Amino acid sequence: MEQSTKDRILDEALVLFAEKGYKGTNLRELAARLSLSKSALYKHYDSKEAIWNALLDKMEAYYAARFGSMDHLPQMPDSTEEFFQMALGMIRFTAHDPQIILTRKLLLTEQFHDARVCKLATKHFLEGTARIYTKVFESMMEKGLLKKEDPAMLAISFTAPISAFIHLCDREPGRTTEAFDKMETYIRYFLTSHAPQ
Amino acid sequence: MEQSTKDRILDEALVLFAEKGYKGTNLRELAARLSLSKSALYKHYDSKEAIWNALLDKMEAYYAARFGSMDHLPQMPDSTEEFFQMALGMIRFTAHDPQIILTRKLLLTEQFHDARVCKLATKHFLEGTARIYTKVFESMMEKGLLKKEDPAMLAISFTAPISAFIHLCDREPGRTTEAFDKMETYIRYFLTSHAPQ
DNA sequence: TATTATAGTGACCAATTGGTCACTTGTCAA
DNA sequence: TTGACAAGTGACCAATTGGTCACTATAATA
Repeated sequence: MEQSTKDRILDEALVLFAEKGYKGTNLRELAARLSLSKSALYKHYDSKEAIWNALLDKMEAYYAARFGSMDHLPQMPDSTEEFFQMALGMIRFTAHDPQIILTRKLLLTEQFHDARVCKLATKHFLEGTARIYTKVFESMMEKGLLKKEDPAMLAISFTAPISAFIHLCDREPGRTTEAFDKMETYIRYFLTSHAPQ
Repeated sequence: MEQSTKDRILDEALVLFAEKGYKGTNLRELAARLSLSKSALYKHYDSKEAIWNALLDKMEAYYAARFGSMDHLPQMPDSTEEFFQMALGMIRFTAHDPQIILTRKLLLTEQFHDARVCKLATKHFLEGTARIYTKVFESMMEKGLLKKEDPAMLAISFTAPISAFIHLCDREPGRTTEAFDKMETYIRYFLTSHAPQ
């Protein structure tokens, strides 16, 4: 089915807001990219700020769906190798998906200028992924794949370095393969380092 | 001695650029904060961009001095407790110093809009601190305070979570004590988790 | 067919903003 | 004393930008 103009505006707004920031985005360019006149935008949204807010609504809905329930947990791995593949797969997706890349950029660059972005940033960068991996590690400890420790602590200590390398990919795409090399060795290191005994 | 107007401009520019971004900063407000007329700014810098570039020059010089040589290494700790105190002290300073807070904000929010900021961000958030802790952990391994592992890997795995919590302090200052609680328990966890045998 | 709502256009407006310029002031040296 | 230079001022300019408005076109409906 066709995508409504209202949705197309939001999609293109994400691109511009992420690349140029809220202040740096101007409605003439947004309209031009959609082959619309600027005044047409106002048929769908009342103001620049209204577009911004609608975009944040959409993002909040996304995170509520993704982190709000326990439905989106990955399959619990039965071996360290399975964990390795699963984690790497999730990382690859998150690091390469254009929409998610833009979302990260927007959250990073606007986190100090907007209270809602601030909240979303904490959810995305700190609490969201950590919660998922807490569950995964709990399960792996029960299965004897990991030494028994505080799973939440372990999740942060796994998640944060990965996150730092993904930020590197966002910032300097030319260093993506280097970053992935390091992430792979990091995951291997992590698994042996926290292996039982 | 008195601070020159040229330097005062740069100091206040850091505040505005960090809080409002490059695009969001206007020269009238910058001038007003310095009790100057806008045209007076042009007696010291040729343009808004020139102020921006001078600020980046200063920051680059700072990082070159701080991370370029091995002079600024902390004292190598002789016990895990000493490490704990040293690390916590460095973190406290870095998390509370107003200038450094502003610098972090500027690096985060402008990293995708300026190539020089991009390079500085990688240096600040990834390579700089990791290099310092690599040296520290090397020394601690030799002294038998830590299990022998790849010190660079260990540095990233120590540094990244701390960094994530400092970002939380920047973003939501109201959660600073909560963040420090978590950092303290994280450092303790880290030390026991990587203790020899 | 006439009507009405929706989507879209282009001209226009007012505020903001980076930048320029002629002019003043104060200090220091010849 | 005077001339020169650095520092500062306020008025002004032009470009950008968010927003409005009268108008058109099209499609569905009463």
